[in-house]
Parts: sequence; C-alpha cells; structure tokens
Amino acid sequence: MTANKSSYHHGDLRSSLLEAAKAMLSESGIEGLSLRKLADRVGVSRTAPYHHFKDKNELLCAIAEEGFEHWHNNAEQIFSQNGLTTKQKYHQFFQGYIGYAAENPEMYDLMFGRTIWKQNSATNDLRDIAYPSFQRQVEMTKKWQEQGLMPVEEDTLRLAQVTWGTMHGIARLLIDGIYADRSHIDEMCTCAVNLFTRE
Amino acid sequence: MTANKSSYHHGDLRSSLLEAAKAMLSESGIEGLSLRKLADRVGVSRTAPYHHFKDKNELLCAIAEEGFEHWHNNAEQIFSQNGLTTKQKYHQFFQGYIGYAAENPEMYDLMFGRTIWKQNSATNDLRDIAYPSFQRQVEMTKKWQEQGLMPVEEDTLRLAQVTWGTMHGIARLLIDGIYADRSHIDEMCTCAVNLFTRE
DNA sequence: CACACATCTTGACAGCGTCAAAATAAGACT
DNA sequence: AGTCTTATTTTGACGCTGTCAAGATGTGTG
Repeated sequence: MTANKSSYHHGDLRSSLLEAAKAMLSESGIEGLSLRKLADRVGVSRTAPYHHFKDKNELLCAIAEEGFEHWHNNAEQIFSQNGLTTKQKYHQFFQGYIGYAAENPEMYDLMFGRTIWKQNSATNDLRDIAYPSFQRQVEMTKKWQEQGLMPVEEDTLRLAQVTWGTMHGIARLLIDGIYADRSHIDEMCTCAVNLFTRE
Repeated sequence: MTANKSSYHHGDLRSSLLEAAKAMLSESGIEGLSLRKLADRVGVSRTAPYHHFKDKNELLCAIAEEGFEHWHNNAEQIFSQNGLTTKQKYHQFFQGYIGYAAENPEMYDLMFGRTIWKQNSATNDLRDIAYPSFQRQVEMTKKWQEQGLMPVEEDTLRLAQVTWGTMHGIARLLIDGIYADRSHIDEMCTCAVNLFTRE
C-alpha cells in the first residue's frame, strides 16, 4: 500500500514532520510549537502539513502517541527486572515515572496535560493507546494489593487513582516549577512509597 | 492620591476589567480569554487594558491573586471549625481543596497551572500572596505530625510536598477530565486520607 | 500515453498580543 | 480664571498564529 520512503515530492513528510515537531516540542513546549515554524523547519510551505494532519490537535495527538509507547516500554522494562523485592520494584517504578516527567517535561505536559484531554480533543488513535495505559495502572495496583504491598481494605480503583494522582501531582509540581525542584525527587519518592506501602 | 471611584473616563476600568476577565475565565478558560474580547466586553478599545496591566500575563496574575485570597479564606474557615477531630478536619480540608478545584476548574488551572509558574512569569505581587500559601501547607503538616495524625519519621517538607502533590494530582486529573470524574471525589478523598493518616 | 489522484504551494482571512502615536479629559498650579 | 502636566483612551499598524479555498505539480494506474 504505502511506499516505504523517498517517494512522492518530499519523501516521507509525515514522519519528518513528527520528528521535527518532537524536537520543537522539547525545545519550546506546546505553546512554542507552531505549524508554520514547523513547516519552515522541514522546508515545506505552511499548509503542507495539513495533508498529513487534519489539525494542529491531530499532530499533537500523534506526538503524544509516541510518548505513550515510549512510556509503556519504560515501565515494562522496570517490571521485568529480577532480584528485587516488590517494594523495591514499586519504588523504582515510582521514581521512573517522576524521572520521565522531569526529563521530558514538555512531552509529559502534552501526554497528560489539558491541551489534549480537556475538551475531549483526543484522537481515537490516541485513546486506543492511552486508555490501556490507564487501565494497566489499575491492574498493577490490584497485584500490589494481592502481594500485600498495599492495603487490601481499599477499593482498587480508588487506590489506583490516589497513587497515580500522587505521581501525577508530584510530576506536575516539578515540571511547572512550583514548590518543588529536581534535587528533591529521590526523597519525595521515598516518602510517598513509605506512605503507600506496608512492611 | 487615587480617587476612590467614578473619576476619569470610564470610572474604574481596572476592576471592571478584572471582573469581566474572571467571568470570561470561568466561561472559556485561559485559552479563551483574549484581551481583545475582554476590552470589547467592557466596552473599551483593544489597547485600553494596557494602561492598567502591562501584559496579558500581568492581568492573569492579578486574577490569580484574587483566587489565592479566596482560597486562603476558605481553608481558614475549615480549620476554625469546632467539635471535630484532627482527622475529620484534615478530611474536610482535603475534600475542600478538591471541591474548590472541581467547582472552579479554570481558576484552579490559572492559580496552579504552568501558564503562570512555568517560566517564572509570576508577578511579585502574586508571589507575595502565593508563596505564604505554600509555606502554610508545610506548617500545617508539621502540626499534623505533632498531633500524631501523620508519621513523625518523615521529613516535614517532603511530607508536605507528597500530600499536597496528591491533592494537586487528583485535582488535575479531575479538571483535565482524565481517568477520574466528579462522582468519585468523596471516595478518592477518603482513600487518600486513610493512606496518609494513622489511627 | 492519458487520466486520476495524492501532494504541495500560493493567496487570503480572521484572530491574537502588543507597540507607537495621536486624541481626549482630568487634576494641579499660578 | 486659564494654562500645563499628566493620566487615560483610541486609532493604526506589525508580525504572529491556525486554517480554508484554489491552483500547481508531480506520481502511480489503466
């Protein structure tokens, strides 16, 4: 169906746009990412991107998709590690989450920020990737309860919402530069894990 | 020095602008609040606001100031209540925080969102109001530790960051419409309070 | 070889924040 | 009083943004 590369006028505009857009995103954030500057950077006219993305929103969603994939692989990797107690793994997962947000603040802002999720502007493709990620959080919480790491008295869904909410909140405080800074990451994570886990 | 009211051309443009801006904010969010539409709404020309606010940013900061004041009074009121245990008060504080965010999502987004805090764009006036609010959070946490509500083993600052982070995170998940919705508020708050408090 | 289609460009429009310069009205001073 | 200074508001303009409509250009298929 679709040729692999170097066909048509530009070659593979769509992925070139995505790559450049990701770079611009991490350089200057969502606000600083304009379609016109993006087109300029790739070397095409202002409206060329519109033949590959219906909207600026659709472009942003496509970028976020890649972010979720990368994020998912990251979490998977941590959990497949051996020789760690459940609590150590959870600690590492927690720290990994905050670390990802701190190192990719603009991407995190895009993935979990209101630009996309506020007014239901998320693409179907993005939902298909993001929702399972949210669901996985609940499943993992259930396991943590069964393994005695987290209190079984609490409803699993609520517990998942609260623990993820904590990670999300700390991440946001960090990347929005309010009240907390990077040098506190490790201590904050340890503190949170202590509060959430028994033993 | 400055006349109280009904002097000059318009009367009291500054407060008229602020009031209209607050209305527009809650109607259509930060993104939907444009200086031009604001001026139009108040009945002045597009650049009139610039003699009362240097920037759009400065206007936003002025709005946020009012938000912090209202928010501060709200918290004060809860703590001055009698006939409640420490835990009940904390529960109510927690719920009040989330409730405020859920009922004033756009104002909360302005007060604690990246628009203002990201690139150090907060006004000095705003800082003077906001920073003590953050500080108060730490002091209250210290009291909660002393009263045996929260673990004394944890560093007060970290504990404050984590507990506030949790409130902030849940608030953001709610108002950004991701993963949680309003009907879960009470249960989430109870769950979080259970995790954070002893006894 | 021609036709259809995907792709890209040019032109245009409305909206935004903001600056400069001109117009207007109020208060202060002699 | 009247003049002057100063605060306030307006008009005009600039560059930026996202996006639509129409035209130009190249590619793959029949």
